[in-house]
Amino acid sequence: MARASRAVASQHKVAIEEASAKLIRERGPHAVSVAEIMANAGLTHGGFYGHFASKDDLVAVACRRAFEEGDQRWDRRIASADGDRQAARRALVAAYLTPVHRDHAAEGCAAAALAADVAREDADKPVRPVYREGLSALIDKWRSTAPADLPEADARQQALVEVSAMAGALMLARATTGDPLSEAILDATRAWLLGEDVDEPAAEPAPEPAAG
Amino acid sequence: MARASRAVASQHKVAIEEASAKLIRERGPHAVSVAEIMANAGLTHGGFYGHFASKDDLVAVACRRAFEEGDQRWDRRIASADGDRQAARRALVAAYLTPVHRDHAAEGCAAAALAADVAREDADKPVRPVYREGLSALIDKWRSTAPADLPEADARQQALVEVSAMAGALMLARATTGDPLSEAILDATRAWLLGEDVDEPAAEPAPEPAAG
DNA sequence: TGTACATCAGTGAACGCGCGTTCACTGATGTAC
DNA sequence: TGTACATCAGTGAACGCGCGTTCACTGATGTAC
Repeated sequence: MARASRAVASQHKVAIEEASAKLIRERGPHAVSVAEIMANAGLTHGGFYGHFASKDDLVAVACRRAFEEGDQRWDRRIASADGDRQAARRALVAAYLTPVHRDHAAEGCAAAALAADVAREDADKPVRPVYREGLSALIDKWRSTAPADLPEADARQQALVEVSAMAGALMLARATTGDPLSEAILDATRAWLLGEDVDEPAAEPAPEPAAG
Repeated sequence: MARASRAVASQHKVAIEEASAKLIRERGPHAVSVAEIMANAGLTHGGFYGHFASKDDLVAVACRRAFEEGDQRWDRRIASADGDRQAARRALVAAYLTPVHRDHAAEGCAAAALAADVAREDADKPVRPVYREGLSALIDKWRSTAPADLPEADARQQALVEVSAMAGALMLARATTGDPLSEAILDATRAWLLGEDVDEPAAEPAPEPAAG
């Protein structure tokens, strides 16, 4: 493959972004090499710099893509609830706080998967503003599922706490996978968000296999 | 320094553990080299393997030490409350959910600092059980500050949710440092835990400079 | 539509670098007498 | 307590390896006529 057409080259760029959006969520930006990302996109590593200025540049683009994937998944779940905000919240939480989501970070929530990596990046790295915008949009979307009669300020505070609890529970559950504590964290946080007792079964399975 | 006495060698081992307990919380185990840890302990890198079998081995020991540091800090704050559980909770939260703690991960909560790193370690790495035990002890300690009349099962569920929210808020705040969203996350979660309005000033400053 | 040629997407070897780990060596420490 | 010597904590060079990035090259694509 000496030269690809512009259309094909553009597909290649998308494939690189998609591969890295998955890989960096699963293993972290620094544990994934440019060569590995390119191989996952079906290419060799040398062509990378024809598409991106640097690895840092790609990481920022991949982070944006990861947030957008999650945003669209949430949109679909909310749309399925057909205007019922409580049902939308139940569907989102049921998908978010599960072992499936815990075990598949590559397809999961970018805010939880990348928080520690972004926190350790220098302030001038391009991924930082991308993460901030993605998290901000996620919080706004979650807030939109709060009861309509809740005062705006209260809804905002509540959304910040609930998103912290959801992402925190997922991250702690991931760090304790294999121990009953992991499921206990997910179950307790889900029950709290939905106002259930912990012993009750979870809501109906999510319509999509990938969680988050 | 060709050979140190046994007493000095033992001090060196402690220095290596202390340096790594700080460095891995701040930057993550994989972003800190053995040479850097040894330099921080005042030694050269070659002597490392006289003290530890491998870097993975040290990371596990350093994780345990990081959790123990936090546990002792919590014990001191709880003791200062002199039996008043609500006052103990207020002191712990006031120290945990602050920009100071957010900006000094090296001296902060191990559960929040290392969650993502531990989550990505293989199941057979020695750091995993150490993290699980540390987090479990932290949750139990937090539970011990719940109102005495709360049923045991409720207190357990509540502790899981509250620790998830605290650690989650800290991690999300770290990823958004430099943006007002970061402080908003800390403030909202602190207000929720303490039953305050967000606009109220935080509780009195913590007696110790290092947070968590 | 055909032809001639410039463009450039992708390849794979190579770069300098830092990593975890090993090892021959040094010389003060610890011990046997 | 003194002496002789074995031990071993720490040093620093070296190992193989994988990293991000560069670059000369290839040959199909895109374009000018």
